[in-house]
Amino acid sequence: MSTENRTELSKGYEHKEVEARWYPRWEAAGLFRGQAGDESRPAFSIVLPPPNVTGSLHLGHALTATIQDILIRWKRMSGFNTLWLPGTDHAGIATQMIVEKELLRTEKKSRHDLGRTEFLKRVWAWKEKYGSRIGEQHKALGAALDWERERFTMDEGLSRAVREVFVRLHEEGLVYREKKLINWCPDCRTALSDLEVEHEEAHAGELWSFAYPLAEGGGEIVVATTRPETMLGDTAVAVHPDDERYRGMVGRKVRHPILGREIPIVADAILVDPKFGTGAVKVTPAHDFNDFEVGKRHGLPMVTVIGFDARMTAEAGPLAGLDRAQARKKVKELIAEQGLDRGTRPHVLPLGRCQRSQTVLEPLLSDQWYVRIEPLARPAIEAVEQGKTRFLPEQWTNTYMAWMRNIHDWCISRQLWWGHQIPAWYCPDGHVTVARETPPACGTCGKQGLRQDEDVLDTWFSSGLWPFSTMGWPEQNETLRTFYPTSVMETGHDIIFFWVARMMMMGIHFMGEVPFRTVYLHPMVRDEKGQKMSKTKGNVIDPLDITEKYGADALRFTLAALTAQGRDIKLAKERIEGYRAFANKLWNASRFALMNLSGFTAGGVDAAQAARTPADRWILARLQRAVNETVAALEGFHFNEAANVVYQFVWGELCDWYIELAKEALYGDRPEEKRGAQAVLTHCLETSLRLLHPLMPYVTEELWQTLKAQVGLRGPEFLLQAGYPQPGPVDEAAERSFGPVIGIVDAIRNIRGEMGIPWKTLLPGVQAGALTDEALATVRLEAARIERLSNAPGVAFGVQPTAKVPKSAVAVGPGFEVRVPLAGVVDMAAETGRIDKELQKLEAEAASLEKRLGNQGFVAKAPPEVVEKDRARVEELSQKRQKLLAHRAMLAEG
RNA sequence: GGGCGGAUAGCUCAGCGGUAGAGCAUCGCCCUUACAAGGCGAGGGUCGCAGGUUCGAAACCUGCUCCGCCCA
Repeated sequence: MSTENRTELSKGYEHKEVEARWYPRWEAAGLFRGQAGDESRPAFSIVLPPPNVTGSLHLGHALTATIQDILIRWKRMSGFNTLWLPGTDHAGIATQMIVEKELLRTEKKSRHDLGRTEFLKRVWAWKEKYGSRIGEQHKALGAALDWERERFTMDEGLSRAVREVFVRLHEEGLVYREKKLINWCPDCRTALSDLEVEHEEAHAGELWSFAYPLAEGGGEIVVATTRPETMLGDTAVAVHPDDERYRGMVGRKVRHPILGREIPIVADAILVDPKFGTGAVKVTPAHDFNDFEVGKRHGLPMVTVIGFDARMTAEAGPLAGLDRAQARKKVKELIAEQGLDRGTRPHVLPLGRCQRSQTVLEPLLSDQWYVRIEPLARPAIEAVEQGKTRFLPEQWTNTYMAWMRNIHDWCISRQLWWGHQIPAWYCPDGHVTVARETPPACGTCGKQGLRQDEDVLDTWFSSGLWPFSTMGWPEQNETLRTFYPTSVMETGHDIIFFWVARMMMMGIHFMGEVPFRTVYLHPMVRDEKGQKMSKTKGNVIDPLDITEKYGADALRFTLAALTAQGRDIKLAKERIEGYRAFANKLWNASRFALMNLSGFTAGGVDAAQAARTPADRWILARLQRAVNETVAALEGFHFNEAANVVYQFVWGELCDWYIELAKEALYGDRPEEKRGAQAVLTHCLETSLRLLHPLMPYVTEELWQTLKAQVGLRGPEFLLQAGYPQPGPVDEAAERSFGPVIGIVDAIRNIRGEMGIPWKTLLPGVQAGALTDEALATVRLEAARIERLSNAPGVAFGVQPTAKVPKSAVAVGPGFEVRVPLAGVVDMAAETGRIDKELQKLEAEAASLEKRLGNQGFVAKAPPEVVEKDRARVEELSQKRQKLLAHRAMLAEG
């Protein structure tokens, strides 16, 4: 390649232009495709947690995508047959609500005005319009997803899986229909599962007391409630069987003051706490979960007084038609009129709200479909106990287990239109037929005129099948054989029950094998004040705003760097700015390299063999160490560590030291050394790009391609196809012997800094010594580089600088010593002051060490190497102290 | 009521038994021809509080105080 053809890199990294360029090329080259049936390589698969199809990505999604992409790219480069499968979720309630709201806004119509068929058409249209946004956002982040396998929970194939699962579970007796008390959201007009209830801990409400008059013989019994309107549905008053106060009352009746009916006084030891309130409790079986159980125990009638619309039913007598709040007021008025009000006091109570609409939920009696969950939970518990699936961070294992062991049947029917309609049909006689396809006649009596259940299934019912339904199940195929079980499930810990637990149960039950080997639960992303991001708070950050401003690589790297296990992430823009600077640093390091590689061809060159100087060998050793540490960090899911290691190596060692050191050879006229530096620099850079690629795919690809084109690197078409750097032994001798070189340069710079000697002022006549022969040899070989980095020409190297140079600053470090003549440069008093400060620090440290060594217990019980280390340090400090004292004395002599 | 996290430099966070770390911010000095999205140097912390274990505790144990989350 001729130098004339070289294209100069721009002065800074411009992410927009680079990012726009690569993704289409990667995708067109089919880089992200998983190879079903490929037995030649181990498989590594992840299914992307499907975001809501109508939503748009928030930072939590960006974190999900980042971590998964890091894993996928790393594994792909490490020789695995990777599959990362994307898709979206139909998100029943959320989506239906959005479209309903839009319908009301634009056409002033409800979904009922349109009818089910027409309404569903609108939802599909909405999905088509906005569904692709999620994909575009993932692409912008650089996510290496296999788009050819993109799935949607309402796709024909996935719907088939849903029906199959429902029917099979029904056949096995694990799906059943029953009239029970459920959590009803009057706003969403649907039943919810226990998980969709948000418990408000301490709602400031009030406790209202009123008296039930005894039906016969006078007297009354006072009860209290936080929900006065439910008294219309009271069918008993309960007291504790051992409560002396009410001993004679059990079995008698009270008269309902509004409805007139007589209701019994029952004794119930479970419900009633005799110490709370009056010790008597009103019982409303149709509107309270505890009371429902009491009702069952005592065979009480269940009177529904509040309807699905949260208005009072006909059973509420004179209050029929009022909504909950109005009824509450009215009940209190009516009771007060009868002189039965016994007062109100403030009371803190728990409250259940709808996760979606925040509406206060109403426990209501209704027919719903359930999954009998215990038989599914047991194997899911065992799988984790047996280590078939492991949780990271480990503490989530307990959370998972606790929930699984105390699991309740899962209410799966929802009174919505958007979702998988339940494959159950009712004949005119009320028989139920559950079938995979629309049955022609009733399975029980053979009658025609079947009507399908109008309800749909909980969205999580279909999401629970995601790891295998997306791969084509119930069909058995190559994709499933190659990629199921998936390798890693990576998601936020907020959906461990909703999703992870259910995938475990469904996967084991239908595939006979856990759906994933490792569950990595990442932290929640919060704003810089630590608050959860939410639309209502208005602190939601769109990841694309960040990628637009700072670049996808900067965002990804930031998220990775902040992802320490078991912590929330507080995202501050300063951090992102810092990592954008890092991308730029990498860019400029490459730019520097390319400007200095003219005539160099990298193809077939072995950097280790080309290396000529201690600096060359040092950076190669440091590179290997960085590779080892990065791979170890990735293996352990320590993404922050991986990010920090690479950052530190690239910026702190490659850029801050090696590039500066290499200038001597690159600008010099020794062909061997020059070629060595070129080879080592190219190798370090190229390896760093591969090492960094999973974290920062765009900038690394751009630089790698440029490097490849201009210096004839051998390699595949794309960086993702190049191998990931391999761990190996580190040349520790090369690392160690280089210490004095860095130490001497640091010492001289430090003296400059502290003495206020400008960089431009040359420091001639510096003496530097190294204590061991090996170190001295290294230091001598690096003489020119030391001089360049400290701007001190003509450094005299010797084992011990013995010549008397009184007017100088001195620095003593581990294995080396430096003297910088200061005559005519600065005031000697400044140096004396500097030495005194140094002595003070040193003496403090020595004192603490000596105190410890003076402790018999320490010497006797601590590991010998620790004691030895301390002794060596004391010796070192003592030598340093003597030298500094001697130096100080010389200064005093003048 | 039960459980889980967290409290470390001004800020955001690593460290989790052997003399306190990073990035950002701060303060000096530098536009040294890869990079001012930069370079060189410096300052800054009784590691929430109180006990205990240990030769040695930011780290392990106990209790407490705040903050956040989950479950009932």
